[in-house]
Amino acid sequence: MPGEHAPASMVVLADANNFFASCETVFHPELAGKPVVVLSNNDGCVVARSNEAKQLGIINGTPWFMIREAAERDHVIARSSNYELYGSLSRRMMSVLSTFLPGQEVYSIDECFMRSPWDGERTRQICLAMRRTVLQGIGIPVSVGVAPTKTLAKITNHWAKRHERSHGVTLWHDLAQSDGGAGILASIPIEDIWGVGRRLAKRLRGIGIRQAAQLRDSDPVAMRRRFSVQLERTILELNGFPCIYDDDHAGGNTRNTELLCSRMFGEPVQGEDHIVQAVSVYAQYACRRLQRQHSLCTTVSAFCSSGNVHTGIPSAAHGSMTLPDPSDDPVIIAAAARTALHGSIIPSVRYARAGVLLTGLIDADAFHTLPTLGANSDPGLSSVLEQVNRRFGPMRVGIGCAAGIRGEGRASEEVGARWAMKRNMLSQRCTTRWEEMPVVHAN
DNA sequence: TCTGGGGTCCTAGGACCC
DNA sequence: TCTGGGGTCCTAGGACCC
Repeated sequence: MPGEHAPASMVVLADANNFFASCETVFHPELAGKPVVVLSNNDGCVVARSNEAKQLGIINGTPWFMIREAAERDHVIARSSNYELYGSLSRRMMSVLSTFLPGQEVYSIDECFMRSPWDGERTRQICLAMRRTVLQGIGIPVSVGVAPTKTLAKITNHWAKRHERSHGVTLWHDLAQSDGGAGILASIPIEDIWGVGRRLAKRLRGIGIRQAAQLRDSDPVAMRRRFSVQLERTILELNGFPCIYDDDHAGGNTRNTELLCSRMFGEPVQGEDHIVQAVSVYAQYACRRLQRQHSLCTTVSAFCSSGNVHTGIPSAAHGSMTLPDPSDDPVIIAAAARTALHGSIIPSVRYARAGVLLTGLIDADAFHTLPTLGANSDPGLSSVLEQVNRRFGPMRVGIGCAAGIRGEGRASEEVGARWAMKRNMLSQRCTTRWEEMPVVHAN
């Protein structure tokens, strides 16, 4: 496989700055220059911050309730996470980026790898133009790192974000000779390396490896034996030998191998009825994603658990069902999820979250059966659901919604059940909902 | 009172087979 | 008392990522 990749080309990593916070600013320019934080579902904890919020010392992952008072004193603006908006802006951004360089591999909602077949200077000019275009056309600032390997591109990108003079674009070549020739790796702690998490960093420090340069200079074979094959790859990548590949980025559309839909409840709930409702709804969300990627699943798992240890004895229930035939039918899959949990829910427990996991995913085209031998649901019901959802929007009707869980909220696709998520500071979904489109006034 | 959600890859160990 | 060698497949759990 390595042979298939052109060795001469450089890895280009484009990564949006403070992506969620930047998205909130696109349609609310008055937020620019102000401290903005974006909160996780249920407005639980901070998941993104503008530069100004970072300067106030707000750390990612901090529970909102713990810093709320201080943040409000500092005039921090908080938003519930609006994934519909972020997803939409992400698709636009990726689309623009892909017109500048080949080999795009969308790595996450806010970053993608690309390849440049050009030399350093030409690559730099292309990346500067790419950055300007995205900023002007989408309104999102991105930083770009260019390096021989993905691991080094991550480091280079990180540097570009922090140093104004780079104008958002940095080449590994520029950094390799810094610090009097020792290179920038001598000043980077190991936990800042892509692929080295907290646990591994602790173990590495235990054997005296503290900086990236020390890891780069360690023996990859010995480290593989002692730790893992991933760490060996990281070491090789730090030395400039690419060995982390994306297997199937052809078309940029990779398929998931499993799909999970899980949520914390807005408030803990008790009793099988509520859990079954939630699990039915999550199963339908998961099915939409399954159908979108044109897959069928073979196994359906469902789980629920009580949350906070302080509010009761921790308790969890889970179960799974193998389907008689691979399916993407919400009727079948929601029923399987309910069956998987049936009997294991304890009536006295207050559950805080639940979820549905679809595994054993296969390509829908790879599975054929005669219509009469297919899965034993009423085909009419599924197709009616599909047609209604297509015409009137997702989740207007659905399974498990009969028990009065359609709420009053503005969001048509959200259920109004007691257990539904809290998102009290949600911005408008300007790019995906007609009724939430921004209005511009000209004087 | 209140701490997210959705993934991937790798490894070890068990079941099973010849 | 002694108890092969090698392989595959599956699953659970750890670790990491954004």
